[in-house]
Amino acid sequence: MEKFQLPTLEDVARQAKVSTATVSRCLSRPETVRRSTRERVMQVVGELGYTPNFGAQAMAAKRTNTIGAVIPTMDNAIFAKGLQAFQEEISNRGASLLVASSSYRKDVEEKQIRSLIARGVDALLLIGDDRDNEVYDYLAKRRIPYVLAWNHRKGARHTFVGFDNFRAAYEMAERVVGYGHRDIAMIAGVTDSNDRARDRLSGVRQALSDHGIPGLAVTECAYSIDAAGDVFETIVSGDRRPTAIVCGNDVLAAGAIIRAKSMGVEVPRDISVTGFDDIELATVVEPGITTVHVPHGRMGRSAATALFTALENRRPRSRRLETRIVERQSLAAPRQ
Amino acid sequence: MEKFQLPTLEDVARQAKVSTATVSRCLSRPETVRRSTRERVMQVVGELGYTPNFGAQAMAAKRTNTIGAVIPTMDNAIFAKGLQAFQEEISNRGASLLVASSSYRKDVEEKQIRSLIARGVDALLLIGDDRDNEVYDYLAKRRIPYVLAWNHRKGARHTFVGFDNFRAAYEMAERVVGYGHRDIAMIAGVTDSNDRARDRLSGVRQALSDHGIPGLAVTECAYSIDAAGDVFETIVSGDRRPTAIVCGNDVLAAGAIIRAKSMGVEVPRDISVTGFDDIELATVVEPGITTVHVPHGRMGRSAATALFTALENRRPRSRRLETRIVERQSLAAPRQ
DNA sequence: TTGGGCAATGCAAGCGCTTACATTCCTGTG
DNA sequence: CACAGGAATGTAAGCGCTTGCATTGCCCAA
Repeated sequence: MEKFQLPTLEDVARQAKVSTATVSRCLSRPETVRRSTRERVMQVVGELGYTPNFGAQAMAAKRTNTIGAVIPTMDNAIFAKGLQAFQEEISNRGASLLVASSSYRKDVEEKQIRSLIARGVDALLLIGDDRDNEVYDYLAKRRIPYVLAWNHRKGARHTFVGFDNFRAAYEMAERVVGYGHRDIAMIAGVTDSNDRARDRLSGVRQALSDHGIPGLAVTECAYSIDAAGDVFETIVSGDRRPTAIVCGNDVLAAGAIIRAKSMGVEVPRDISVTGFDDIELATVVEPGITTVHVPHGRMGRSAATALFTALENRRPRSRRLETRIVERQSLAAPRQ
Repeated sequence: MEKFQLPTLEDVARQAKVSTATVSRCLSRPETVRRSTRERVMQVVGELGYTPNFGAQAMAAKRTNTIGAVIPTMDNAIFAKGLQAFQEEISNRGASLLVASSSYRKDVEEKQIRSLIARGVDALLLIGDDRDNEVYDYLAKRRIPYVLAWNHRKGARHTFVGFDNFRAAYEMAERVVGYGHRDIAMIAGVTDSNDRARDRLSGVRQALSDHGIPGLAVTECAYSIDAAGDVFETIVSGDRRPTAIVCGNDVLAAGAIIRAKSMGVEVPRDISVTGFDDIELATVVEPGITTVHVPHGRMGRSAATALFTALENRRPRSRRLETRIVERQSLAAPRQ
């Protein structure tokens, strides 16, 4: 490949007959440069098509204007919407987003975190709080601000921007009980390395126990329609069929509902099903899924805001977003 | 914030009693260093918890191991799946992914491309080929390799890794005609700045025209279930109701189907509907959507491969992936 | 033993930018 | 008209790494 040179700060400086310092200031703190000088410089910048060299800028300024995010997977509407909003906010503020995914695996997540940091991200968005302490220590040692999203825990050492999975699940379970259900099963997400799944599970457990309903049958299940369908089939074919199934999220609920249909089981007449997240899927299956609405967009934007607060060396505050139950048709009173 | 220093190459070098050059080589081309030396160095690297400084490395090596992607939106399963696969492949090869989204707007996309390049990405993934020539000139001038995905055009100057939207849409339209439909309408995506939407539209047009069916009524529509529902309602309420509606993608088709249900119009008995993309949504609505299956995962991985080929200074080849029609229940013969 | 030749290592010059500090230029005031 | 003092600009020292080239070390053949 033949040689070619991009213009440098020095080229601009020379042509505008100022020092490199002045050019640099024109670009980063224009108000410190006299108007006439600034205009001359910017003119040359335009003519030459000058763009700062990223590496040099990063090295000299010790900052990359890049924010990292490690999410379980992009291929799931739960994260897509929030991440999209997060990205827009980041981008509006002149920074960029470096994303990595962990496939819900703790070891992979840790590797990705280290890799993003090695790549010079100024701050990190992480999902939930279930990771080894060394990871947090590492972040602290490197002075990397971070925000934990998609969950919220009171009085914790971390900055959360999310919602209370436990409480939301508790309320949903209470709602199910309120409809008169006593035989309730749960299809939960895989709880290993997943505090959100775990909190939703405990929320349901707690609610039932508070209402004097013993022995919740729980099956953990990967977030896939088919897998959830299989679990549903097993549950329904068992000797004691529950009258309601609380699902860890909408994907699981959709899987249950779709399988029910193909088995000739009618939802909610024969069995009720509830979801969590309120993604598009919940509105699209028939019957519509009664689920917990989560303000994903607001969460993403808010997480970005918190991160920028941290980058300004101000302590960001945790923020708990409200969820609410959206009733559609998949939950009804049990048949007598 | 108190001062703190991360260990540098020099710290490692000093402690391992070698030069910085040797440490650098241990890290990047270990085979050029004698085993005993290398082990001693790596030992110190471990003890100190040394990580290369990204900015310095980028500046000195003129390469960031970072790949950029500008997609219309993350919040759409069409891109999510492909991007997830792309990211995994990138990550496996030791690079990172910088993503930005354009909201289907040409001007925003251009800004994002420039911003990613300013951020030092080594290569770019872009969707489709509909952009101003200056953008390609800019990429050429900066010597940034790029791959265009989600579409494929024969003999073009660009590297495509995608599928032939025109042909796939053509085949789908032919299939619809094959079922006996003559009154066909189309709900297309917004074609402005979107070559995929445009190609799908022309594919359908061409097929109908080749089969002697004149006058396709087309309505463009944003990719949203509700918007598509509204369009569907308008079409169906018109004085000449078509017997089939070909949709630009599955989201549009789902919107049509859902609205049909609420209007008491039965699909496919009263009207047939087809989709495009074969996202999860297509399997979840009732009736299931007859659609064009696109190998999103393979496309994402393949795009990554092509990009790495380009980065090794070898000319990457365009690649056309096969699509196929998946028949579900939303397409059937028209009633007599 | 000697020297050739390759492998291993060291030296040091950048890479392009930011910024603390020094210097120069203005402006308004006495 | 001189000068204080702030505003504008310049000077130059890094930032931490890679890599071309120079040097040293080592092994083996003669």
